Amino acid sequence: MTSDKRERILKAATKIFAKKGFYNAKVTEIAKKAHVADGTIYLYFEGKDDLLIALFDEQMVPIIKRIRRRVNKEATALEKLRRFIFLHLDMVERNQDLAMVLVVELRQSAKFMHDYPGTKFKEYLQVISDIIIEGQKNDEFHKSINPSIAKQVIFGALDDVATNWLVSKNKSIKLTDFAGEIENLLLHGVIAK
Amino acid sequence: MTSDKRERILKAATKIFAKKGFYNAKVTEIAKKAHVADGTIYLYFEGKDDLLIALFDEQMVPIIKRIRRRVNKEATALEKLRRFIFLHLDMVERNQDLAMVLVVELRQSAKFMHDYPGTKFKEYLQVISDIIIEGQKNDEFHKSINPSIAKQVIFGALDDVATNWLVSKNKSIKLTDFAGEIENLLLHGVIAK
Amino acid sequence: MTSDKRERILKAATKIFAKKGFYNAKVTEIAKKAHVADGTIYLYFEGKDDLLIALFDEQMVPIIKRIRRRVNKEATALEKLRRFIFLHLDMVERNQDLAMVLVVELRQSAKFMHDYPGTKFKEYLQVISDIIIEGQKNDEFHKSINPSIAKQVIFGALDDVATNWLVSKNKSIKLTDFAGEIENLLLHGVIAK
Amino acid sequence: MTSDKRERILKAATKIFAKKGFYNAKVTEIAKKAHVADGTIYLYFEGKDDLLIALFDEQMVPIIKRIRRRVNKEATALEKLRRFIFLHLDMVERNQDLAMVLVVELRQSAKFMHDYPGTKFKEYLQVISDIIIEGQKNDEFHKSINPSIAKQVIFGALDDVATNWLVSKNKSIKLTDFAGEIENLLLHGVIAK
DNA sequence: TATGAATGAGGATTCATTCAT
DNA sequence: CATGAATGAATCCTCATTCAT
Repeated sequence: MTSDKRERILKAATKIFAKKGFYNAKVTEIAKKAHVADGTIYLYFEGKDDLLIALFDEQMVPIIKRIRRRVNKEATALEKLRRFIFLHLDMVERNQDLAMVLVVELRQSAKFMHDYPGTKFKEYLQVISDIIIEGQKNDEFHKSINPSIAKQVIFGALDDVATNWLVSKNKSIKLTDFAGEIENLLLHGVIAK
Repeated sequence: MTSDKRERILKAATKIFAKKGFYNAKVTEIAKKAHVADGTIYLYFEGKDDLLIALFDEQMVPIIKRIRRRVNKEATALEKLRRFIFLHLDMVERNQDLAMVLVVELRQSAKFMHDYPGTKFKEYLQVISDIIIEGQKNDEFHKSINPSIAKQVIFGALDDVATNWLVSKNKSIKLTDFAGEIENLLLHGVIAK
Repeated sequence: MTSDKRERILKAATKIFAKKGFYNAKVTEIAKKAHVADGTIYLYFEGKDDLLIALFDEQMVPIIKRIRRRVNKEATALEKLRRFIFLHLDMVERNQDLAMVLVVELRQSAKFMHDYPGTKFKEYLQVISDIIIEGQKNDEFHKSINPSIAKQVIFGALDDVATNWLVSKNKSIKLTDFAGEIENLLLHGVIAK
Repeated sequence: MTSDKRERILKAATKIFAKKGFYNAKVTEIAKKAHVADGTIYLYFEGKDDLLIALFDEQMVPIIKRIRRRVNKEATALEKLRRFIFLHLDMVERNQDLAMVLVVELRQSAKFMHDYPGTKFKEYLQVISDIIIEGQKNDEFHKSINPSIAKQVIFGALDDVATNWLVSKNKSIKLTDFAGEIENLLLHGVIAK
C-alpha cells in the first residue's frame, strides 16, 4: 500500500496557496487539510519553500508535456498556435487552484527563486516560440516577427486573460469561450484590412 | 515649510518593496531608508498594507493621467495605440522600482486587497479599450474585436514583456526598443496575409 | 531615568539557568521573571546563547577584578593564596545562582563556545598561577611546581568543593568554613612529614 | 547468539554525547551510528535520559571496580593514592569519549537527575576517602585532614586537569605524564618545607 | 524483537504596531 | 507631530517518542 501522503500534502498546499497566497498560508493549515501531522510535511519536503517549488515542478511538468504532445499533433503552425491557445486556457480552467498559484506566485518567484522555476516554465514558453519559428519556415507567419518577443506577447496575452478570469468572482462564462477572440486578435491584429 | 515625510516614506517603500517584495519588506527598513522613526509611518499611513495601497494610488494616478493626456493628443486610434504602447514601456523603464512593485505585487493584491487597487488600475486599462472602441468607430480597427478582451490581450502582452525585462539582469537593451515589434504583432497579428 | 531592563533580564536569566540549566530554561520564563515581554530580550541580547555569554562576561568580570584586587593587597604569596581560596569560596557563597551557572554550564561551553568564555575565565585562573610564580621567586613555594598544573589542581579542588556544596540540599555549613581545611591540604599536602 | 544491540547503542551514545553534548545529541543520530532503528533504542532503554544513566552505570561500574581492585593491591596508603592518581588519568586517557561525557554532563546530571548517578559515582570517590582514612590510621597522612574534604580536593584536582586535557585540541602530551606533578602537589603541598 | 514513518507538543524568534515621552 | 523602545501574538520547524506492521 503506497502512501499517498506526499500527494495529499501537495494537493492541500495547492489549495491553501491558491486561496491565501504563499505568505498567508500556514503550514499547520496545510497539514490539517492533508490530514497529516505538521511534522509529516517535513518528512516529504524540506520546508514551506520547497513545497512551492515541488508544486511548480511536479504539477506543472505533466501538464506541460501533455500540452506539448497534443499541440504537436497538429499539422500546421497555425493549427498548433490555435491549439496551444485553447489548451492553455483549458488547462487553467481545469486546474484553477494550481493556475492561481502559478500566476500569482510565479512572479515573486521569478525574483526570489531566480534560477529555479524558470527551468520548467521556460520549456513551456519554448513551445510558443517553436511554433512561431515553424510558422515562419512554412511561410504561415510573418518572417519579420521576433519569436522571443512573440512568445512573450502571446503568453502575456493568455496569462492576463486567464488571471482576470481566475480572480473574477463571476466564472459563469467559460474561459475557453474567449479562445476564439484571442486567436483572432493574435493572428490578425487589431487593424482593419 | 510642508514636511516631505509622507513622500519620503512612499519613495522608500517603493524601493524596498521592489527589492524584497511586500512580505519580505520590514517596516523598520522602510523607516530607516526614509529617515523617519518607525512610529512616524503610522502617522501617515494606516499600516503596512495601506502603504502598498497608497503607493498604487498616489504614484500611479499622475502617471496614468499623463499617459492618458498624451495618448489623447494623437489624432487617430492607431496613433493612440502606438503611443500607448510606447508610453507604457517608457513608464516602466523610467520607474523601474514602482513598476516592479506594480507588476509583482499587483496580482497578490488583486486577490487580497480585493477591489481596491483595481479602481485606479482599471482606469488605466480603460484607456486601451477606449482606444479600441474609438478605432472601431473610425473603421480603423476590426469591428469584431471585443474591446474588453483586446484590452486584456494588449495589456497582458505589454506587461509580460515589461516584467521579463524588469526581472532580467541584462538591461542593456532599452525596453522601449521592443515597442516596434510589439506594435507590429498587435496591429497585424502573426499571420502572413 | 536609565532603564534597568538589561540588568533585570540578566538577573532573571541567571536564576533560571541556575535552577533549570541552559537547555531547560525557556526564554518566555526568563522574560516573565524579568517582567519584560519576550521580544524585549532580543532588543538587548542576540538570542538565548548570547544571554549566557553576556552573563559570563558581565557578571564575572567585576567579580574577578575585585578578587584580584583584594588578593594583591596581601604581602606574601602564601597570604595571597590563602586569600584567594577564601575569596573564591566566599564569592560562590554570595553568588550562588551565578556560581551554579558558571560551574555547571562552563564545561559545556568550554566545548561548544570554544573560544569565548575561556578569555575571561582564563584571566581568573591566571591569578592562581601568578601567585605560584611569585611564591617561587620568594622561596615561599617549591620551585619544582609547574604553575600551570598547580593552577588546575588548586582551581579544580576549590571548584569541586564548591560544586558539591552548591548541589547539596544541606547548606547549613557555610562554604567558607571549609577554607581552612582546603588550605591545609593544598599548602602542606596529605603526607605526614 | 546474544544480540549486541544494547552494547552498540551505548557505545554510539557515548560517542555522540561526547561530541555534541547530551542536549544536542539526536536519538536518530545515535540509532544510525549503532545501526539500529530509532524505535529499537526504546526497547532497551526508557528514553534518552535513561541512556545517559545507563551509560554512567554500566560503563562506569567495571572501570571503578578495576581501579579499586588494582589500587587495593598496593601495600601502603601512599602507594594506593599514587596508584589511584595514575589510574584515574589513565582511565580518562583510554576512554576519552566516556570521560568527556562524565566530566561534561555529570554536573548537569547531578542537578537534573538528582541522586541517581551519584550512587555509582560516590562509590568511586569513596575509594579516595578510604585511602585517606587508611593513611591516617597508619600515620602516613596527617590526622587533621578531613577525609571528605580531601576526597573532593583530590578528585577535583584530577578532574580539572583531565577536563582541560580533554577539551584541549593538543593532546600530544599524554595525560598520565602529569601524574607525577599532581602527586607531588597533593602529597607535599605547595609550601616549601 | 525490530522497524521507521508518523506524530504533535513545544519553543525560539520575528516584526507590525503601540504609546509614553 | 515625532520618536523608538517595548510589546506579544503568531509561526515555522525540531525531535523524542509511539505504534502499526
